[in-house]
Amino acid sequence: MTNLKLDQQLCFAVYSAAHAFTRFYRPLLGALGLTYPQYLVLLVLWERDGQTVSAIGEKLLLDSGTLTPLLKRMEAMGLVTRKRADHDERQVLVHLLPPAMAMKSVAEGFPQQMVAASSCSGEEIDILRRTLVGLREQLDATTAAA
Amino acid sequence: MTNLKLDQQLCFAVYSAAHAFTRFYRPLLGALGLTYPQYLVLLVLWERDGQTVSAIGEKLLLDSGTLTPLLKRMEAMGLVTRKRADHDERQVLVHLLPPAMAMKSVAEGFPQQMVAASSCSGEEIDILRRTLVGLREQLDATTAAA
DNA sequence: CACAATTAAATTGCACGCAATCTAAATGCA
DNA sequence: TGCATTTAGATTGCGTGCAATTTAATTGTG
Repeated sequence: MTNLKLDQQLCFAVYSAAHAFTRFYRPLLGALGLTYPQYLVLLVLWERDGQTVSAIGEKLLLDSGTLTPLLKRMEAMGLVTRKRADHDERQVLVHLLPPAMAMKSVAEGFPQQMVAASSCSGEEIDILRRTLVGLREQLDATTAAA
Repeated sequence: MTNLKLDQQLCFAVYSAAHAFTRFYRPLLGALGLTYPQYLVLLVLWERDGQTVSAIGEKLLLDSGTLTPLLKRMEAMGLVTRKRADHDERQVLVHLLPPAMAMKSVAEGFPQQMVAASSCSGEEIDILRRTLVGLREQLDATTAAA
């Protein structure tokens, strides 16, 4: 007797759903030359331009080991600038460049396309989203306590 | 007006929950010397030993580009064997070795620990799991159709 | 039977994630 | 002020994921 069947694992359901999202977004983002994590960075900067690497990392739950090379690639693509803050040279401020700002209007259509593909109502999606955020917080609280 | 706020994105809720799971499992699996994807391979093989690379890949939604090096690492660790099938030399059969079999009894405790950490009832978790599987199937159906 | 088409893995190349470590700047406290 | 501590990013190393290509074995068809 075991409770280890793959199909019964919530962790695998989340893991595979996350990959399904990146598969779904790949053609949409590929048209903009973006990867999914790069898109997440733009979501953060579209809300407020000119944030530090660590501020971006707190929102996305990513560290500098992931963000530094990712932001350098976005800089090389002409999407953002990276410059040291005047008042604190340890910090690096990330600002959007016009091409990245222009992408926002294209991205406006993505959520609606996701809803259509999901065959879920907006309410169902909202409940699911809240449930997942709560689960993540619970798991991280336990992980941090260990 | 925009619907692009990070906190409103279902995709990010799923993405970050998936990372929270790997963070949660890391100390548990680390004691066994396993990564999370390697653990998934064991879940598949514990259900049925001696599967091909593509059979494993179908269940986990991973391709040979991911699985071949992963399985080679597991082979190097003495967890599995990889040998060409007699009846079809294109296929590679993966079999568990005793150390990997012994890990199953340790892993039996993981789901319960996850439930405890999640602060969710078994029923809530089951509903969430089913919802995510359905979402994944809908997304993949749309992605494949494009 | 010959040979094109298909199939299963493996390989290559690139972009994450993240632990561990390093560097440089800012802070705090004697 | 002097110097240890802390903090922000960068770097290194390793293990995924996945697209694209390659290799080798099998299948299908004339």
